[in-house]
Amino acid sequence: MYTYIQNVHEHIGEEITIRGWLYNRTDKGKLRFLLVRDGTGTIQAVVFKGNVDPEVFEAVDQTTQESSLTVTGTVKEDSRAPGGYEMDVSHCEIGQIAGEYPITPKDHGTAFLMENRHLWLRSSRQHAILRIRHEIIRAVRDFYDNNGFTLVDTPILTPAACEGTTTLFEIDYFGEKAYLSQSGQLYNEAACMSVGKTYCFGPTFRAEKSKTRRHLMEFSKVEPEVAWANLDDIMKLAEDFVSYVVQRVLEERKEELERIERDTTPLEKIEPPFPRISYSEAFVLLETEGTDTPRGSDFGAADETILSCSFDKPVIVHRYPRDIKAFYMQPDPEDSGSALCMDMLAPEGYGEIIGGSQRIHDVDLLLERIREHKLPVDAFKWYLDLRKYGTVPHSGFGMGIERVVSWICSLDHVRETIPFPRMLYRMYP
RNA sequence: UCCUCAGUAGCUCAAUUGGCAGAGCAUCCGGCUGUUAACCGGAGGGUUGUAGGUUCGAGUCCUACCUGAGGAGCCA
Repeated sequence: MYTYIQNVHEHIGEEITIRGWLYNRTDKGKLRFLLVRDGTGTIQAVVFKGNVDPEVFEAVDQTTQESSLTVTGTVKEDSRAPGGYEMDVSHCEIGQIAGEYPITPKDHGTAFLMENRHLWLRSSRQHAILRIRHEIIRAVRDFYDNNGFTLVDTPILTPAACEGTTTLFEIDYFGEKAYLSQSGQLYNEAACMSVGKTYCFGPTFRAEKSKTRRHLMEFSKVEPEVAWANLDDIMKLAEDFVSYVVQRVLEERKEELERIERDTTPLEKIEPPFPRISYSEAFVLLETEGTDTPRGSDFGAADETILSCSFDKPVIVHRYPRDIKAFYMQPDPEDSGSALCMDMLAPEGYGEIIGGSQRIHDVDLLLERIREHKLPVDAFKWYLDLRKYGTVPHSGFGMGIERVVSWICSLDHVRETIPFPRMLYRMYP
């Protein structure tokens, strides 16, 4: 019988056996302090020379960082042990003595850690981030599953661009050009006409040569799409959704947030309603801060940071100029120069996490926009069909998981939010 | 794609004006019964990113290239 480290507190006074890896070891005379991790936690195992067979003590002496081992001993509470519990070791079996491990408990540079990402994942901080990421993904699924949404998967291999603007990864599809999906939205629109409320959740690809703390070539996106919903409806959905996700992480991953030293007080404020400002109102604010960005163009990175830091909750910016937005966005009936769209900017300077809109439901207007953007009408035949057969207003948005993880964990860079980041100039490991 | 900065031991970094290539950690050996990134003593470990140039002499100055980091634009 083996015990997981997370359960040792249920076995005080009992002899248990754990299996894991040596995280760190310190020696003191006839004592060996083994810090052992097993994926569920870490515990200090104390080996006293007089308590074990001489050959066992000698074997323990040979262990290096990340050596695999099976440790048997009695659990006791001890204030001197990290975590409050430790094991008095009676026996220890070595699985493998690890070779010289590259990642030591000392400082390392970013390039070195990325080169060793497959090993870096074992570090306490990276382990905590992986667990928080998982909780965020679980919360995302639970939110939609519990609110009447049907998961409808959208394809990763696609024949055409969803938004003509961004760069796509092109691949050979039996002699035809295909692209890795940059959004499931168009397919979501088809799905929501079947199930009413749908969402897709999966990897998304962008071949943009972006080299910033907020960009990856491959990232996870969750995209809900709701039939009959207007812009206001999805702004409400977005704030309920983001609040739910944040509160779930606060409840379920307290220990991990503590381990990465995340100050949770800003997160505790994340509940509806969120501030909502129009693009024009946002510009009034930016101009008082002295922005150089001309009205009518999209916000620059500095502008986004200003807006993001101006509120202690995520801020929703809506009704951007039509010209800088995608072809499928419904024009504002009160101002045809604006689109019924919205972006949500996370606080603390993290910036855009959500982008969404009400979609054009009139077939003639949509056709006009496709032509205006010089997109191939043939490729959008099926998309136009959605407006021919019982069209209804509908809206949706997309949320980038990595940016949310980055914000909730208060990270410097999205590369730590995903196990194996695909970045400009780095696809190893 | 553009701008800025950086490449010295396995890792993190020193090296004065251009003048003997150095430390901590890691590794190996020895010591210690309460360590928390332990400590103490000892040892091994180098084509200073690559190619060329200036100089009596280059880690240091110049040129090109390579690699990486930070940022911009674009976006989630």
